Amino acid sequence: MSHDHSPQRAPAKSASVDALPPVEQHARQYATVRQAHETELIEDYVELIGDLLTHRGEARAADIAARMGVSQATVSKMIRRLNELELVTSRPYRSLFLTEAGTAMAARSRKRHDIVLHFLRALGVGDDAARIDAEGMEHHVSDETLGIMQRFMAAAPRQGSD
Amino acid sequence: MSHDHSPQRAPAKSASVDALPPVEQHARQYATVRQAHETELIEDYVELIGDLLTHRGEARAADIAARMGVSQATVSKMIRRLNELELVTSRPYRSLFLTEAGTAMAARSRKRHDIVLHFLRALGVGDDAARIDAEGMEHHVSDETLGIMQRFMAAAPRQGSD
DNA sequence: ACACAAAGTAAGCCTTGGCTAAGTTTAGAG
DNA sequence: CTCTAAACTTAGCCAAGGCTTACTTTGTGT
Repeated sequence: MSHDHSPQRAPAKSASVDALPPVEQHARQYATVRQAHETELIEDYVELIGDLLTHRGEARAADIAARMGVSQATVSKMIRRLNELELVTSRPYRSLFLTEAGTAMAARSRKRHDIVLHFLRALGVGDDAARIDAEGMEHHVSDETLGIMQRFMAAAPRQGSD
Repeated sequence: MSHDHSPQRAPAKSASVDALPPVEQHARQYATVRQAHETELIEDYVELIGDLLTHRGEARAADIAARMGVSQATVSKMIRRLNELELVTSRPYRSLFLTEAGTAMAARSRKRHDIVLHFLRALGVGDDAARIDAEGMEHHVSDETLGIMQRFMAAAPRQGSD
């Protein structure tokens, strides 16, 4: 807001950001980001597990490790956490399954991810960059923005689906 | 990646997301995100310090703590890190200054941040959401996407502002 | 001039999410 | 049936980024 049309404005280029936000608002912004960080990794794991179940029929720790690019030990530890959070069920040395909560989280993440990825591609971003950006961005996009992205794609004519 | 002629392909509806990416590519995506995470906080601090210097004339730990929404002790520890990274210079109990490298990083971050924020607003995202989303997204947007956002804004008529 | 509040620092604790190294279980080849 | 490789787990290490509590420094008000 406050887009003012004064004839001569100092640096003129970027009107909206040249003042610092009020302290509490600023702090809330960072707090929101910090909070997102805490759930990010969890969501990534759950989403990946869901994808593996869908596309491979099972989710094994070795696959997760390979796809996440981390050691099996790291995955093993993470699975324990996911278990405690009741997002997956697992028996030792067996592949995993998502709980109901896990399934819901996977679906939610998958959807956000897809919207962001498709949006970037609709915008004209190349495949590689779009994938990487989507992976990083998906946890930081509000529902409001997500909705706008969807509307944008509905309106957008092109982006040729290859 | 535009077209894949492998013999068996899942239903071609929304072609881009229904198959898992190759393992190495997938791993690289996550690695990129992990990497971004490591620098994110650093960039946020440096950007904020730059903003405080610009808008307040000085950057004191107490202000940083208030704006980041963390304790002074946390800021103090962080400043030590920034010092080690030669991004800021500081004398005990005095306010800080950015080194050349710090100044450059602040400018880069500020610019990314502004582009993302303005882009979101141009898309029609409300101010509060746009600020929060921009704060989270800025570290995960590739140069390619950033360029496209700029072009988009140059082409787009201003949406809901004023 | 000095006391005292505000600002800053230091020490020590916790949790996360990586890692390696070493041990256990599973499953498949011979 | 046995042996071995791959899959998995466990233990223990590390760094980062929070926190609190306790201390020091700075600078201001009377």
